[in-house]
Amino acid sequence: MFQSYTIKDIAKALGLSTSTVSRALNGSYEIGTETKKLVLEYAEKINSRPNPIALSLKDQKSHSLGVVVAEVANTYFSQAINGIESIAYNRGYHVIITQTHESAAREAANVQHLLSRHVDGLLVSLSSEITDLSQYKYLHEKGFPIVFFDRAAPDIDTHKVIANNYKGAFEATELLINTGFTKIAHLTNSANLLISQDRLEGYKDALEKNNIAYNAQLVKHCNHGGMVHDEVEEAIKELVNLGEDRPDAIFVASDRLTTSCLATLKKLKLKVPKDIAVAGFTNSDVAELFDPPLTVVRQPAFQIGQIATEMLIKVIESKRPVTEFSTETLDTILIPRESSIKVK
Amino acid sequence: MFQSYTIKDIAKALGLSTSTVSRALNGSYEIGTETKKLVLEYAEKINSRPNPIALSLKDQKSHSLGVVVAEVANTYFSQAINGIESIAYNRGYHVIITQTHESAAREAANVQHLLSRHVDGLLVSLSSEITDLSQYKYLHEKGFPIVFFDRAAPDIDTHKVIANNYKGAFEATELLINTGFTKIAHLTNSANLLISQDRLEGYKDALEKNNIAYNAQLVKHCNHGGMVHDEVEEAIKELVNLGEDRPDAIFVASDRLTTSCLATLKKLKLKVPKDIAVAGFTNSDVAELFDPPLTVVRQPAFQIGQIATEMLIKVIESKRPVTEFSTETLDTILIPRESSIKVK
DNA sequence: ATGAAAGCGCTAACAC
DNA sequence: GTGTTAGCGCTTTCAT
Repeated sequence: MFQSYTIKDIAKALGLSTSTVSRALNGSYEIGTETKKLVLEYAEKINSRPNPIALSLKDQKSHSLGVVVAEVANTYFSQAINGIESIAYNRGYHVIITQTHESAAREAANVQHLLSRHVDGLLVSLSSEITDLSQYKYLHEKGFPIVFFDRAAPDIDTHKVIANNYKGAFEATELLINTGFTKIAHLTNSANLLISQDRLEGYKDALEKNNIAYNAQLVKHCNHGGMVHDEVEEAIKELVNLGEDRPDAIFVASDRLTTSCLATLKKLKLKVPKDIAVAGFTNSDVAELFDPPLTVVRQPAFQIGQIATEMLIKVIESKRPVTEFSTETLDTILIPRESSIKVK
Repeated sequence: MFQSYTIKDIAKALGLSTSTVSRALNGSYEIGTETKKLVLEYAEKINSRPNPIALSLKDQKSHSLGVVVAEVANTYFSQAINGIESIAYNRGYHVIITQTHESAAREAANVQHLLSRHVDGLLVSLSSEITDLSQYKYLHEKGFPIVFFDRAAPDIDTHKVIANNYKGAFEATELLINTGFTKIAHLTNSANLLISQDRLEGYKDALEKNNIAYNAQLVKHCNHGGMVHDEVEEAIKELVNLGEDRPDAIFVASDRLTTSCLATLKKLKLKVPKDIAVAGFTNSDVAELFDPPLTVVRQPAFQIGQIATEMLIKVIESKRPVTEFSTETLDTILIPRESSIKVK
């Protein structure tokens, strides 16, 4: 069962040469029907499977995909990985997952590690800390297949799969405005990230459309995306101490940050939505159970993972070098709940 | 950078044979200091890395570990995977993750898939549906390295890493009893699973110790571990319709089931803990934010993943066949919160 | 229609 | 101390 047979075994058993067996197994037309049937049946009987390692060595493809994410234990990424696995598995690829924990140094090391493992391509969601994209640029220029998902590199022209962050942010902000909030803070991830920039734009434009002046004091960046608790607490304290500019609502723009924000508000004994309303990006599937139930912007993480993987495999298996790249943008889902209602 | 050099390239460049280069790279003592230095420096300069695929083919080790879990997008498993990755990465192994979605058929297919990929060993957490363990038995008897974590196979004598489920359940149940609840229901996963049996035992013994009669009507099994919502709703409806036996508290014994249970209670407009108190196993890191904050039994998932991986690699790398196996049991952490307080 | 042999990158037994 | 060679499992020219 686990000690698999080789074509040599089959050849010997059947009195054939290994090449004949190989060809028969691969359905080559130049093998006699008799022989082919014989080989196929015997192979089936002993349940032989080609050794993927030998195949890899032969055709210089590892049939593995490298994945770079911030954290596996994050609702968004675990769902995306689920999508990645589902496609990869069916296409005969396996997936090597690495975590950056939002560190640029680890990210660089992970990419190196994946390359040394001879992955056929890379699925990357940038760490919040990264600024130097030369590693990716170099690889991409050399024709190495890379697909970015979620957190994409702005100035590398390759395939990308992202949520419509601008729209998601716009809608969430406008929901808060339409509910009657006027001083809306924006708590977001590192400004390095394109997703942060897009979400900030959506936020700004929603304000502008509704004739609310943009106030830079109300925008706070947490460069560790909610992983460092003090950073979040600091930001929120600054916000609530703004005196007459004190926000009546917060729009949070990152998964982990959203839950960290809630935890911090709770710690500071600020009631949501009475003292301050909250709406935020998160893919948590228990947001409904929160106190209060949380208004969320949800990303189609599973599909994003699937599409990114399909794109990557397509590039990998392309006969000729790929030079045309596209960006798939998927809509987010806004789910209004009590955390963003107006309490009189 | 990604187009790596081979020892042949080095040999040619330096006017040496491939074997000399190979030996130099591996620090063989029978190579002249001069030559060794020369090779090492050159290899460093061109940043050459041994091709892991060729190594795998050579010594019949893939340096990959197969993982079988129910779902990646589950707080417990994503944390465990995090632990698995952290060890595997440092030990030069990579990890292939497969998901059963609690299906026995998928589980069997996944194991086959992993074997055909020539993984060096298996890290398995059984699906709730599985009953036939012959596949694992066969492999284990053949000497194939398998370590079970969390959901272990009762009658296979191999390494296992589990939480102290009995104690965790006992403590949670006793917490409810000490708080003043007397009719405590138990909502649990498939009875197939050893973890379910252990948790049931802990529950029963806590009742017994406190002179509360065991009532079988109060125990409900959800065979899909909370993945199938109707199953949970059905069970809860039956519980609350028990008339005078209607429970005043529920102890839930599975991660997904705990959150499903809360969602169902909410849907049925039952207030926690007023109408019914709740305590449950879960590794969610946002249980504190729930309405009400949830009393949980938390498992050291990260460490469980780490220990299981260390054990597995040890077996894989053992010179002689391993015949002595151990079971590591880690304590759970009980975190009392408002969902289990008594409201008058 | 089938077989012999080379080669993918690496290691190790065997020369010298 | 260093080179030659075979072999891990497979595919693929090149013969026949």
